[in-house]
Amino acid sequence: MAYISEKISEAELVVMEALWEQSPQTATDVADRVAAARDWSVQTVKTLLSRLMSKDIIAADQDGRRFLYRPKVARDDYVAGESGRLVNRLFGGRISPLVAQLASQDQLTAEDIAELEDILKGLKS
Amino acid sequence: MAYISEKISEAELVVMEALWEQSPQTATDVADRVAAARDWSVQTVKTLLSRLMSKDIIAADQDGRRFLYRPKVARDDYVAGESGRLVNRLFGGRISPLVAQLASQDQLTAEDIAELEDILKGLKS
DNA sequence: CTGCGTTGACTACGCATGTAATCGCTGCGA
DNA sequence: TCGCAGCGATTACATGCGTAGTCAACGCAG
Repeated sequence: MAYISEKISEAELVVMEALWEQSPQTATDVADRVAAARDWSVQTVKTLLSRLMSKDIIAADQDGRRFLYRPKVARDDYVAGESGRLVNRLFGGRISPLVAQLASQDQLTAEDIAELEDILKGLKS
Repeated sequence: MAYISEKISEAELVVMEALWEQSPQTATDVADRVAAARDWSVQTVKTLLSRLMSKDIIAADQDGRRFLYRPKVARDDYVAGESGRLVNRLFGGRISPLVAQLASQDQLTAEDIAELEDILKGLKS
């Protein structure tokens, strides 16, 4: 299940978000979608796509004379990996200090708190 | 209070951990402490120290002919920044999906759950 | 007083990243 | 049929990072 072998860089991640949002897409489609977030040239996006290809994080199927790109890695898997990595790096693998941290910074809304309670309730059963 | 202006790289973070653990320390002290985690030469550690200096993340006080290094940024502040950044990048600023994510990966121990409940209880009052 | 070890400073160098221009191919419109 | 628009591939280049060697200064042992 979905190894994230190579590292996804910041810029590459923007491209991935576009692909996760919708796939498959042609390079130009991706570029258009990415343009909303970042003012990059089409070339830049294509380079990032080809780097993601060599890292084996996305795949492409030929469609006539162009390619349709699609993620090989699910967003959830990536996100899980990154979250786990952060929690390990900064909190010794424990998640409650993270929540405590965010709480002490007033980064938790009332809605967050309610949702967290729901999650916990679900976990205990 | 406590801006993290520049980015701390992976290798630099290892040095920071050593400094947060104990400070102030001389370059050699830091190198020794770091040796536990990474097999680096003293030179490497010194380079990282000097990069952290130029990034204004640590400071040094002269002590005879050597320097005593100390963090200028508290670990908590750094950790808060990174956590916030991750939550923003991957979860649109909402933290409950992060917890849900980790929960679904079975990364939450019973102890974590209990602690989270305590935190939430504290927040509601 | 002289040599040696320790210390910070400077230099190095290959790889990743961010950003993009250019090239060669090919199918479509005139 | 012929040129152009669009495609992927190749190449480029500045910056940052990981890792380390070397240098110049200085203080202590003999």
